[in-house]
Amino acid sequence: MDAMRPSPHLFENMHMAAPTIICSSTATNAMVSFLTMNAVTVSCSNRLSSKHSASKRMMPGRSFMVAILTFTDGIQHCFDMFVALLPKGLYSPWDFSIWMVSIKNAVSEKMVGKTVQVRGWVYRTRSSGGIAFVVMRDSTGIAQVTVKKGSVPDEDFVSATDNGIESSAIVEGTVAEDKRAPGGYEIRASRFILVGKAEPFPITEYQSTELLLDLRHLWIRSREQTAIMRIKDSLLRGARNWFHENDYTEVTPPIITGVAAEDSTSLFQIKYFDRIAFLSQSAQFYLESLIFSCDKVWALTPSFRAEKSRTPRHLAEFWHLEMEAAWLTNEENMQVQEQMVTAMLHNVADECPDELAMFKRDPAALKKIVPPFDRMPYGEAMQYLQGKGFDMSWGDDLGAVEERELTKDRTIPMFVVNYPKELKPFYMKENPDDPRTYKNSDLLAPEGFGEIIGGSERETDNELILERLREKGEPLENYSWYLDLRRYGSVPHSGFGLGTERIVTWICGLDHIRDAIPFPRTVSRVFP
RNA sequence: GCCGUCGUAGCUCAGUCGGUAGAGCGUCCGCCUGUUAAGCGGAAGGUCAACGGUUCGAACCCGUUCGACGGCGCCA
Repeated sequence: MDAMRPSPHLFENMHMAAPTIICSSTATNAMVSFLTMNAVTVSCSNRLSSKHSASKRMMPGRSFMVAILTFTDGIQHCFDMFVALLPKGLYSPWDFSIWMVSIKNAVSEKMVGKTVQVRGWVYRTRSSGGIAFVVMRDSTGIAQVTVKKGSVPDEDFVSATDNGIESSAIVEGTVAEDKRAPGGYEIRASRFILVGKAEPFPITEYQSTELLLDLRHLWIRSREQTAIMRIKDSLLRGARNWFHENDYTEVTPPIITGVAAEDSTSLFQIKYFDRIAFLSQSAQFYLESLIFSCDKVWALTPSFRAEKSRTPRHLAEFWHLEMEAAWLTNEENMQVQEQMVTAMLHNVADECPDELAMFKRDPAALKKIVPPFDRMPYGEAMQYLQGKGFDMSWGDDLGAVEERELTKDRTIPMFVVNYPKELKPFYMKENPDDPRTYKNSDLLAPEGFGEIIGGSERETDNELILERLREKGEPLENYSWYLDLRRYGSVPHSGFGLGTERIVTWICGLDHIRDAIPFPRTVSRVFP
């Protein structure tokens, strides 16, 4: 059984207590219970190690990838029991005689000369009679696996040469430094076990937008799409952490609703039992209700817009990050926005330098984005654009072209504040310094990108709200509960909504917002 | 809602003046023990988006429909 015991010096630079057992598996409830009962500490050895505490990821039923299990005592006994708990049929005894590592960890200096096992998918295959070069990928990276005839069982050599792109496989081999290998390291295989042989993969090196959208469920395996998802994950964690640290309560507003938050935007209608309801286009009204108990709230929910938009900035379904707080002025609202956005950007700069590099985005440059952001009144923006030759006057909206002009030479986001009332929805608070305008702001991302946040102080005077609703011909009964909020202990309050996919699109420099979400919903796309 | 572009092999595309279908990649078969989007030899693979019209003859010209993509507006 000594062969099954990992050599203790392998992870010596990872500050792990010896003895350790390394395995890769999917955690089952039984396994997690076992680990807990035996006071086993668990750490992840892949890229998650520095960013996530293993305890958070080891909740019952959650999966984990590569774990280092440090048993407090009785290692062999624990190991045997642990193996007995593993899902049947997935593991053969030799699975545990070598080091199961992520591909990124496998092809590295510290593993040279070590025998490793990696699991992943075939990225590319080249074979030449007696030798095959199989580039494998997993969630952490890619590595060339060299498979020589005679160095592996015959059936393994067949597997290495006769598979398709995206076949899944388990590879065992020795890590070697080799200048001829992409990246400088390769795995010289002693086993190559095909787990799931892939049919000819429909995505080849020539790809059209249309094909990639039709095969979205397969295209999201690409390295670029994977990096985008990681960046989105990191940006959202940055926001969530910021809200938590600043005493905001995360709340869960409804998705099905009976009222339009912004009259101008069309809603998706759904059949709701024996009547009609709508998919929410904003949680704002519900968040406004919740500030009376929670004071400062935020939510991340899908929002739906039935506009037949055909632009690189719009989705029919997007993830809306919204915040609302009592006693908050619009100036304070903007301070929240610039601090939260900064937290998002700094978090992704810390967590995702490799992913950002794929999009030529410099983490150090993101770190230079700090509050305060410029605040430019609408009137001033108008004058600036007129000076640039734009033929427009007071009351004209800032469209994509105008926002591009305002931000193209900037590296830090900017606010445009106090828009004319006719351009914005009824619930905003009148600006006492210029009653033609509201106390509102749009946050424009730099580099010509444009709007990522819209926010405002909210109107608290029901008479003014009713007047505006009547002007727009809105059925007042839809707003009865919203008006109630002003009847029982109304307070000044403000909030905003951020388009999650918009900030991802900006940070990654994407051509189109649909790549900022795994399964984009647009006017022409609901499949896959 | 408005403006524009495009539908030819599994994929990316070419197809001249209207004369009956081409390439590369992929796939399949064979060769090759250091490939880097490997290479070499061979093979299979098409209702030219659909429908209608003009013509002796249509992938090509005309019309309609469908689908997709690009831009504007709406917004986040």
